Parts: sequence; structure tokens; C-alpha cells
Amino acid sequence: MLKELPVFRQRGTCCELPEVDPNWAQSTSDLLKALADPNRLTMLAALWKAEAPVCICDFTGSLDLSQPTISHHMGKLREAGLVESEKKGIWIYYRVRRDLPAATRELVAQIIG
Amino acid sequence: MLKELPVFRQRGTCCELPEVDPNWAQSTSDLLKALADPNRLTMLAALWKAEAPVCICDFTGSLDLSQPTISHHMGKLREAGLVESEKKGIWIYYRVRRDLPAATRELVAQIIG
DNA sequence: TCAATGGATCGAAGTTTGTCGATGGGCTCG
DNA sequence: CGAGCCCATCGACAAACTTCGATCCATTGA
Repeated sequence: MLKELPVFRQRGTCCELPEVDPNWAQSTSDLLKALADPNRLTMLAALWKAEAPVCICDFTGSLDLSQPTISHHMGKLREAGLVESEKKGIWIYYRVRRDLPAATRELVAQIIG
Repeated sequence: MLKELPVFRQRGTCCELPEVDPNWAQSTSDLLKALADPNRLTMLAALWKAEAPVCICDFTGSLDLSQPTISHHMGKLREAGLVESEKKGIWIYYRVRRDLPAATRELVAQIIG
């Protein structure tokens, strides 16, 4: 499997590793956590592809989840900054956030696109 | 926030949504779950950038985690198909899987790149 | 042969997450 | 005003996850 292998190894002394920014790791994993659920992915993909804004109740037909659970997942997507909403009469319309940071948009496009 | 709003809405009748493949949602969320942890992200990023193969013990210096925990996280990365290993003497060398599917590689590059 | 090293596995503790039913608040149509 | 609809929040509970110390196995250097 591995080619061009190692390198000097001495018992008892481990190697240095490339530095990784802890803040990057934390914030990136926060974003990924929001995406790492089949139902949330389904919801986000539906919003991504939808032409018109979507209500919570629109998901109750296809998602086999209770309304509070759907609402809970949508809340997570909003917390993560992926989704925005607007209340209009009885309904609350959801859509993918329009001012998504470019990197985030590309990531989502990579996943869903 | 939202523009060009709605659309016909009737009380009691919800709208159809774009279809989303459940298998895609499941497998994609499995992959994202493997990435959605700060320590695993850090480990994968280190492997991604590293020139030479990396041992578990190399992480014990920088990660502030116990050896079993690091091993556990590496196991998750391997289960997800992101990482491969080869045993050589005392050590087990890890690296990003060489035959990563193109889509997965691009996704990881998007995240870590 | 034996002690020491790298790493996996096990069992346990504490936290987080996904899900639900019940409830409450806001809005609208009779 | 009152019934009914949309949705968020609350409290609860089980499942999954993160982490650890203890232990065990394989390998190697003395």
C-alpha cells in the first residue's frame, strides 16, 4: 500500500507534524457537524434545489419525522448559518442563506451540487 | 432577507419538494460524520500535508489526547475510507488513502486544501 | 530471553444528539 | 371572538459519541 516509506524512526522519539490551526479545526467541524446528518442533508439539498421558499410543513410529507424534530433540525441549519427564514402570515419560509461565504457555498455545492 | 416571495399557499395543504436520494443522504452524512470532529480534522489535515507517513505516537505530542483516543479517532478515519495504514516493525504508518474516490478527494481538498 | 515500545482493544463514565409528545404563541378565516 | 393552522419551545429518554485508564499483543534491542 504505502510506497517510499520511512524515514528515520527511533524508539521513544516521535516526529513533528505539520501545524494545524485549532480555531480552523473547531469552526470547520462545527459547520460539518451541522451537515453530518441524513435528515439535515436532505433538508438542505431540498432547499438548495427548490425554486420557491419552503415551509417546515413541506417536509412533514417526505421526511417521516415529527414536526418538532424537523423544526429542531432546521434550527441547527440556521445556527450554522446555512439557512435563513422569513415569516409571512401563518408560514415561515426557509431558504439557503443568500450571503453564504464563498468557501461555504462552494463546500455545499461540492457536497450537494 | 428573502425576496421574490410566494407563491400560493393554502392552509392545510403543504407543497411538494425536490426529491433527494436517501442513499446519497445516508452515505454522504456518514462521510461527513467522520470529518465532523476537531481532532479528526486536525489529524486528517496533518496527514494531508505531511510529507512522510505518520504514526499514532506522532500525534500524542500535539493533540493533548491519550494514545487510545488518538487510535480510536484514526480508526474512524479508516472506517470512513479516508486513511490507510501499513505496519512496519514497531510502527504503523498512516497516510491519506491513495485511491480516494475523486469526489471525496475534492471534498477533502475543499475543506482542508 | 526479557524489558521496553507502539498501538489496538476493552470497559466505563460523562456528554451530546436525535427523536418524540405535549404545550404555547401567533396568525387568519369564519 | 373562536377554531384551526403553522411553528417554536420544553422536558424526557434512548442511542451514539468522546474520552480515559487498564490491559494485551507484537516487535525489537540489549
